[in-house]
Amino acid sequence: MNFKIKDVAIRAGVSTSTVSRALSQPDMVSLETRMRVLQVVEELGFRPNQLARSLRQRATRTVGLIITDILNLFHATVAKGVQDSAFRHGYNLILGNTDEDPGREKTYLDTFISYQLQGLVIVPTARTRVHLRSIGHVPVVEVDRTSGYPNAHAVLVDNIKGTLEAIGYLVRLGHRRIGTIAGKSEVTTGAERLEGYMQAMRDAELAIDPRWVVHSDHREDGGYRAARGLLDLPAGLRPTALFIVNNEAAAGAVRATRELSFRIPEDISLVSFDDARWAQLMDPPLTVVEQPAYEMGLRAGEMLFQSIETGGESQAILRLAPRLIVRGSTAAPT
Amino acid sequence: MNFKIKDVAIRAGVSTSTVSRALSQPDMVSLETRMRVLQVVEELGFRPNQLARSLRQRATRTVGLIITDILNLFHATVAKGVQDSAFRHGYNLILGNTDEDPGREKTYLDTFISYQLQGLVIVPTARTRVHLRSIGHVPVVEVDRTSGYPNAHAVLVDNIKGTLEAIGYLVRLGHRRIGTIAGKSEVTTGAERLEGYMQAMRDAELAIDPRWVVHSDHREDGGYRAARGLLDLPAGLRPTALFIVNNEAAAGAVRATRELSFRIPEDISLVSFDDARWAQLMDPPLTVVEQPAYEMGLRAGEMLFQSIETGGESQAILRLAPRLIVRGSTAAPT
DNA sequence: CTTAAGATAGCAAACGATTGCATAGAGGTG
DNA sequence: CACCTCTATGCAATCGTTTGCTATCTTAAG
Repeated sequence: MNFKIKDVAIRAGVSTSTVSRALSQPDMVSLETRMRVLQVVEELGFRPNQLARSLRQRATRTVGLIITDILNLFHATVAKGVQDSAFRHGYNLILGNTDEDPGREKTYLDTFISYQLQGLVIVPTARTRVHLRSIGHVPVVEVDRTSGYPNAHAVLVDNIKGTLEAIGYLVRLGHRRIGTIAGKSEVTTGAERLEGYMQAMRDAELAIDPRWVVHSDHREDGGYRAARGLLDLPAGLRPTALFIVNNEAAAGAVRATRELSFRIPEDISLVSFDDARWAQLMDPPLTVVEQPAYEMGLRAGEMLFQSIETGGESQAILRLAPRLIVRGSTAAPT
Repeated sequence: MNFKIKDVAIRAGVSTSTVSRALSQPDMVSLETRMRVLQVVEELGFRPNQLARSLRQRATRTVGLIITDILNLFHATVAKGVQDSAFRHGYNLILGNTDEDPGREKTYLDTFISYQLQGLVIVPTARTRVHLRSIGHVPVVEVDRTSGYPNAHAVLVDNIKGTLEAIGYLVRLGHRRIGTIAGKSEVTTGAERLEGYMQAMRDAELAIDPRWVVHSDHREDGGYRAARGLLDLPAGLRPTALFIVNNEAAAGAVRATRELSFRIPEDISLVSFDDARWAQLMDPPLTVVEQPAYEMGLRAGEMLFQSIETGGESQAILRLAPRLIVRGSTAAPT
């Protein structure tokens, strides 16, 4: 039994306009009637229907969040950041999880806009750029990767810098044969981290054997297969250190390393992007390039709400610095 | 520039009713006009405003999900299950993350119902029972824990059975002094797992030293402090095995164990509820009682949508079986 | 040819709020 | 007392759909 504003109005002996104003524009109503209205509202447990409100006001106070993998701690942390930001600003959050499936992303986008959401935070997939073209004037903030959609704001990490630091560290330890489990080059993080690797090797004047660069996806299985391939190389050719594109692939690589009985770091040094609980608890703990995931989500939210409220115009791109955390999985080659 | 149904109607030379029917009740419209309408819809890129639809139809095709900790893999996995179920049924999902804060839970519930959502999946906190009283007739499915709210359906795990298995296994290994890092007794999982512990000890005719039962929360820090306390007991009194209420607390316990240089499993055996990536990758890998988290989320979703669509009546409670996964962190006491 | 039954399509009233405009009364001023 | 200004309220239109009812037209049956 849901009450409507009319029920309140009748019971308080006023018009619906007055009830509405008593609730959302208190100054326009005399103290006396306001009290009376509020009392009735209280008694009835009246809660205004936001659908009707939103329809009339053309504002839903709802934004969408589309991520690619909610089970990946990095993404979950981003989601938490966005969620906290939304909560603070009094916005609701509709969630979509795409599993990197462009079709699913498209479906989410379509339903989201038909629900009139006012903004969108998205971790793009390969086809996002095309999909976004049809969403109209809704503000968009991309996180982690960019789609190339011209109107989107973005919160990214300086992937090249992070990779340079990681590889630079390996070089300083004395590694010469450094391989990488690269990601998909269609996503910007994959491309940039690979570029960072190339650049770092060039800076260190180290040759790159093409067999050291294995493309995979950003999933555990991809990392596992790539690592198997790399570790199967003959001893004299095999890299002594591996730079891995993200935490999931790294988990796969660790699994492969264990299965083939390679010791970390004696037989092979490992560095990956993204920190994770398991990376800290595994033995030895993993050296990683940590991304400020929570802050990225939070900043993405702030950007979005600012953009919604000021009708923000110019495209803003924020690049945060990642941080190399040295742990036990890296050592000088033997 | 968003088009309305009227724009389509004019351009197709029909009434808005016809457009509406052409889109959602094709049989009621002649083939010819339907084609014409669809063509105009296509040309204009018209997308019906779901707000208006929902208002008129009194159905939003949106449900809410409230979880306590999105960073906890168990909850993230549940969320993914619910999300997949929602996607399949064509429902949207609004997300709330409470961090176990009842106030925040209350806020989410209030806004969710004012947005007229049609159902709710929730991992309850200590005050959920009270909060749910004011939500009216909206179907609710509780996951993982129960609040005691009489109308809620629930998808739970058989905590007692899981705990009995875990402790039984420890007993068979020869452990006599078994301690537990218990959770909060206000949440049913905490209470049930503690009860399972008590019962298992009784079954094995083992005495319980009150110092072996340490109450904490379900967070990493709580687990850490509890473990410190237990490991600080004098050698002859100290448990040789620990049963830990969940994965987060277990992570804390592992940290404490490492800091105090206890060897696992030689100095102390560890079993916890919940599997996790780190539990598999740590050294030695952790013996756990695995919960079918994804399935729980999925089933919760199915229950909810069934209940929404059939106007479900009777309260259903589903208890899934957990599974003991023996790994390296448990061994006979030395 | 008349009539009944279907098939299509339109009119206008919902859904439940907000809000521009009009009005009534209170209070102030000369 | 006449006039003006303000404040507090109500009326009714509006947001963009859906849908019950009605009207028209076609077709088939008698």
